[in-house]
Amino acid sequence: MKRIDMNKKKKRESLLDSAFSLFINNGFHKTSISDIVEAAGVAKGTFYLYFKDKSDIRNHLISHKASLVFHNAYRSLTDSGITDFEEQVIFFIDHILNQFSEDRQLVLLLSKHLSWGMFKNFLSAAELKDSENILGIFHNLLSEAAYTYRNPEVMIYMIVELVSGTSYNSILYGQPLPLEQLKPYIYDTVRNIMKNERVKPAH
Amino acid sequence: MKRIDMNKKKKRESLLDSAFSLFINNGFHKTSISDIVEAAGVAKGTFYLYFKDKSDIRNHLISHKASLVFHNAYRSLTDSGITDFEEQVIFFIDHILNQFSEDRQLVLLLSKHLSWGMFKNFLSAAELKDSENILGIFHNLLSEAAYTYRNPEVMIYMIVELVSGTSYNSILYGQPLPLEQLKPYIYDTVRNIMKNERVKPAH
Amino acid sequence: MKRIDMNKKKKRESLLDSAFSLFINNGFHKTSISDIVEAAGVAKGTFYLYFKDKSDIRNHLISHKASLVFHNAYRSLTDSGITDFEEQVIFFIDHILNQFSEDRQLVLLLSKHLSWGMFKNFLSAAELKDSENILGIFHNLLSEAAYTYRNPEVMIYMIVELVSGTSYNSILYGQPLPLEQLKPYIYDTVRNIMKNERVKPAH
Amino acid sequence: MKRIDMNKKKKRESLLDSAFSLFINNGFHKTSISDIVEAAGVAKGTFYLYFKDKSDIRNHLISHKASLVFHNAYRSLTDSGITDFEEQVIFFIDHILNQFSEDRQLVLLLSKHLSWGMFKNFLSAAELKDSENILGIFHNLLSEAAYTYRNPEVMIYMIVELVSGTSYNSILYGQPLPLEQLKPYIYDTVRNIMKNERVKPAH
DNA sequence: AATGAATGAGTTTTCATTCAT
DNA sequence: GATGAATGAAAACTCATTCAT
Repeated sequence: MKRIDMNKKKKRESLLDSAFSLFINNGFHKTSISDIVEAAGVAKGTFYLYFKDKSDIRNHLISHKASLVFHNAYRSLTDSGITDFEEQVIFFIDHILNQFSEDRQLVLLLSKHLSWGMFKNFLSAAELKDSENILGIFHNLLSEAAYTYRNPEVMIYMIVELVSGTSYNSILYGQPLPLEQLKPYIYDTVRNIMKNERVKPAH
Repeated sequence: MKRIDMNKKKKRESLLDSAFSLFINNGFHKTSISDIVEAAGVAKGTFYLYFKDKSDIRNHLISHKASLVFHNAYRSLTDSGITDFEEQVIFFIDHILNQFSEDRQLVLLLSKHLSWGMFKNFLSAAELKDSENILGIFHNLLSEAAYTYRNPEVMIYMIVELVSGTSYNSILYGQPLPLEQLKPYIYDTVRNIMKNERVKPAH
Repeated sequence: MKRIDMNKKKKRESLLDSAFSLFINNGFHKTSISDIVEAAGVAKGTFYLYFKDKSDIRNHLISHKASLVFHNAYRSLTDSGITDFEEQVIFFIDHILNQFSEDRQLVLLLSKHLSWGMFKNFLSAAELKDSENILGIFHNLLSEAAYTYRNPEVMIYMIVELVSGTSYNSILYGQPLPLEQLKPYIYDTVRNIMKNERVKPAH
Repeated sequence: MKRIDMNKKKKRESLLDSAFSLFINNGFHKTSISDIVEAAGVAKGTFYLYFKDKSDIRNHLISHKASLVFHNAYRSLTDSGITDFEEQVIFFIDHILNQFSEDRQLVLLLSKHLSWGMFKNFLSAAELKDSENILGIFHNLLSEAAYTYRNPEVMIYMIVELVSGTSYNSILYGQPLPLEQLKPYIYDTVRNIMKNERVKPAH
């Protein structure tokens, strides 16, 4: 990569880093583009060389950070050697929640976007390759599962909303319980949802 | 109530109505105080006689609208004569979801706020009397229940997050299923959560 | 008029005066709204209470200044007692050119707009009452004229374009002749145009 | 011409062509240098190798396009064999108006600049050789004319302003008459101006 | 209590111009 | 000659808030 391209990438990442930090600390709406460029140490016009507007840089941030989280979880899952589908789901969730609890800023950034709508519309298209696409992964795992399920899409929908909804307050405020104490309740419920949605053994 | 108080109340309600409609149609951040006062037909300064700022009027709106929803659900529940705790919970949820599906604007206003955090911090303090406080109601019902539960607060937390998370997309976009088709899945899961959290028969 | 309305009118006129002076001295495109409000001694937001944008204030200026010029010329014409149509036209033109040569700033403001298109589309609608509308005046005078003309609209069109085109350089730069020396040529030509377009005596 | 000069000329002309098209379609002030270089397919810095700024390229465009128009008209005039001065003037005007009515973009570009000031200050210096200089041509023709005229410079001034002023709206908007219908009025008037300015037969 | 004119800091966005490569 | 990333001044416009009436 040429020197100038290195520099370009550096500027872009400097903007992304600054925006991330400001969005987290002050909130999206209270962060101005002036704030971002000042923190990044670049001129105001430079922002517009890399991003269309404030929403654009947020979307890039979200898809970038989310893709990292899922990529990590998926790699660990592959390494883990777990073969049972339902245990794979639990492992995957656990890995993501652990990443979140170690980086609460991630939760703040992704919180309102980590919903089924994001998986469906956003992640599928954006920065993830097909094999890393969260729904694609899910369907791959599903095809190897020991059971078939009443409505897998609804099942994952309920799991996603339950997990993202319950983990948010727990990680950020320890309410109603700290994450480690809440996990057993969540995982019990997730297991129950899957068990309950089983139709019959596959094959 | 004196004539002047009537007038005062009228202005306040006009502001609330206008703000509601504008928040719903244009979004909170794209609605200015100028927009609100213009729609309400009052002068700009008048806004500040009744509300501190834009967030203040939103909070009043949310607590007001939410209190109506819960009040309706609770009254119907009382009228229903249902005595079994778990069926009371289902009835209560169903009543609220029906109100939401008949008034999608309510969902748009309350969506991001209809979470356990709202019940805990917001509703308990705001406009609801003690007997109408959602958590108070819940504990009253619970004390008459046939079972005791492992951790009732965590249980209601999971139910609230599951129901609010899953119903949002369903009501607004019919995704991944229209509400009426999604309900069986939700209620099954809610029943399972409660069943699974039972510790022993009370008494 | 109330004190507050006086004040409003004063602010508006202060903005118009400042804009006029800046447009003349620096040109429309090199004048910013910041310049205007600073010169007028009002806050930036105040500008937008009175005018939509920079073009808006320019249009108000043009129509205001033009209406003054025509109003003056028409009043003098009425006072003059001249009855012959062709002499009325000459008198009217002469009066306007005299106003311009005494206030070259007016020429700078109106120059590119003092065309037949302006009479047709702009002045007719804007600030002039019907009886002061330039085309209305023209047709009134025409109806009393001793002759009818081949195509009065084309005739006035040619006169307007000839007079406005030739007077501009003459007034501003004395080229190719100072106005007073150019006038005989212009008036000769205008008289010739009218004479040439005569069809027959009216009645 | 060397290959590199070809290339250089090509870039310059590409910039001129792009600027012409953008000025016509979007207007001078709404066209940015970025727009021009993008349309021309060259880098931003390249613009400044050929032109000083936006006004500079416009001036080059105007003088270039205008010189083409006059050159064409003059060549045709020479070919026509017309010897009478006043008919030469009419022929020359007619040829130019025909070019304009076949290329309305030319009118848009030249409109506000096709005035006597342009002939005097601009064209005489710029791209036209002496024998193609419009005023030079005029004086050459004049020296062969059958009459002398009161003030030939004022005469041409009036003709130029009359013709350019009246043709603009007619060509672009068909107002107050389409060009072909307006021409008789214009040419009548031009002939009258010349006839009226005759002093005596030459020689 | 009610008004609404006035404020001016703050925001987004554009764009001519430079200069290291 | 050619490039195009970077600049940052400057532009238009918004809007929550105040306060004299």
